[in-house]
Amino acid sequence: MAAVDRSLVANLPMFAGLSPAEQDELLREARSIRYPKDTAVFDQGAEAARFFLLLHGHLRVEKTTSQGQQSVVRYVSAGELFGVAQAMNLTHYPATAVAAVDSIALAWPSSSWQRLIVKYPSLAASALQTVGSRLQDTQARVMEISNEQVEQRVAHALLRLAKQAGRKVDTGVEIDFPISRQDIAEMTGTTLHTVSRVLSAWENEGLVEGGRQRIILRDAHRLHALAEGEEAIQSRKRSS
Amino acid sequence: MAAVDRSLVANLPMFAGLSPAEQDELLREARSIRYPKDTAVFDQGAEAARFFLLLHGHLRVEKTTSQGQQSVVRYVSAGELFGVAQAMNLTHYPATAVAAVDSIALAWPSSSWQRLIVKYPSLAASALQTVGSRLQDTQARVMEISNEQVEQRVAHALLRLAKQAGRKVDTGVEIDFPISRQDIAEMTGTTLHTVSRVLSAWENEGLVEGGRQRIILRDAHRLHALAEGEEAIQSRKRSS
DNA sequence: CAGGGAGCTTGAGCTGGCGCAATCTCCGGC
DNA sequence: GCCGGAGATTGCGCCAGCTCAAGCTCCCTG
Repeated sequence: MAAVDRSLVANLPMFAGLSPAEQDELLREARSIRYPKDTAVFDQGAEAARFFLLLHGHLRVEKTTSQGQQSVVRYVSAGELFGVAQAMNLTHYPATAVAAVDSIALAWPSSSWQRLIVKYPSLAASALQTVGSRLQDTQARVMEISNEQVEQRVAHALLRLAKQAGRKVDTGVEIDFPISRQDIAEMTGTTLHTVSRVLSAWENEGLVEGGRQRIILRDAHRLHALAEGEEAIQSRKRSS
Repeated sequence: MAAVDRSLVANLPMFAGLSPAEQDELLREARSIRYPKDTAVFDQGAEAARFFLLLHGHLRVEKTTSQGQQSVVRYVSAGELFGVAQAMNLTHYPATAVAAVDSIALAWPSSSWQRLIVKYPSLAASALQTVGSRLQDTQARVMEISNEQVEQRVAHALLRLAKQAGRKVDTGVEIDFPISRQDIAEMTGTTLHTVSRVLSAWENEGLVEGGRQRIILRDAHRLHALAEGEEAIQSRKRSS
């Protein structure tokens, strides 16, 4: 239960409205926990005993249906609140969160939630915004999956990932954590095979550059055009 | 600006934690507005000037992409909070809300939101829960659209509608507002044509009973089986 | 440094459901 | 009571993307 230094979190929106003393007090109630790559922070269906703030790393949040089909709901990056099931009156986590890389999170007991939001109203506001923007994202995904072709959806997904967790490298922007074709398929509602084909094609055109669980966007601009449906698609069709 | 009687709203969860005097005060700040069928309560992209509580009727919430594709995001029933864009820090409404039948809503100015949640914390909790359960629903929809066949998705959609706005009639449960095949298509990420075919087939099997903008579920149990993928599908295939 | 396995690629064939188009039916307005 | 139009139905052809299947490559482990 390492003590957490205020400087790690002071400039997160969640802590913005609070005095240093208040920040310290909030942090005193939290535990800092390390999650090695591929370990679960919590499991779908488990009792929602805690809520979290990711300090470092990246998590993959996935959901499995009763029939066993899995989808990647989203990725969590450092600074984000997550596992706030309790705030929405859920007693159990609706999804599983797995560390995509070695990660560190602050954990508060869910039972403190009620008390904390009364004492620190900015916490409620933060949660509302977190959940709100997550809702926006999810609705955007519904529209994408219903209305767009696979290529566009994959392009959108990559651009979103790059925005959220992109790291500049010499040939473009690399997604800053290991992500498999399977993961992308589960984000876009398609299959591993189709994603692989799409990325191969893009690689030939110099749009992206890939590898085992690695993706680098080389031409975000053209990808964006693709995502919006401005069919630069023709070129490839002819070249085949 | 009709005065609103407390009795209309007193047993909604949103008002549950408040004293009658507080309820009255909250209501004093609201206007009650009538929306005839097919009129918009607010439009996607418009400035989020107010937030609402639906007192009576049903609204269809729809979203249009920049490319002009439309989806039905959800239906709002009486008692629900909606248009709380401001609470999630959006300055503009992300979707359009249209009265599916003649409806009545309470409207508060968005500018009051901050003040009101400080004064009535249960309002924030309510909003958080509203948004939270909406997020759950939307995520469930993503999983359905990605993993299920059209038939299952339509079955799920009908069952959800019936649960939310079902009215018992002698032959089964009728959805309590006009809803077209097109609307269902836009909820399930498919086309008018496919929905029509599915419903026709089901009608022949006695599962549902339809009409112009009307749907009655005659056999919710078998529909549920269908939705869960327990293929009673075979029977129809053979009989064709 | 060899062996195994996870992740990826690629081919071939099939099909669910979409696009298009024609027709029908019912409701509301005049 | 008739007409117009929105909503619904249905047939047909097609293709994007899925399924099934095989093989490859790189990384990690021992």
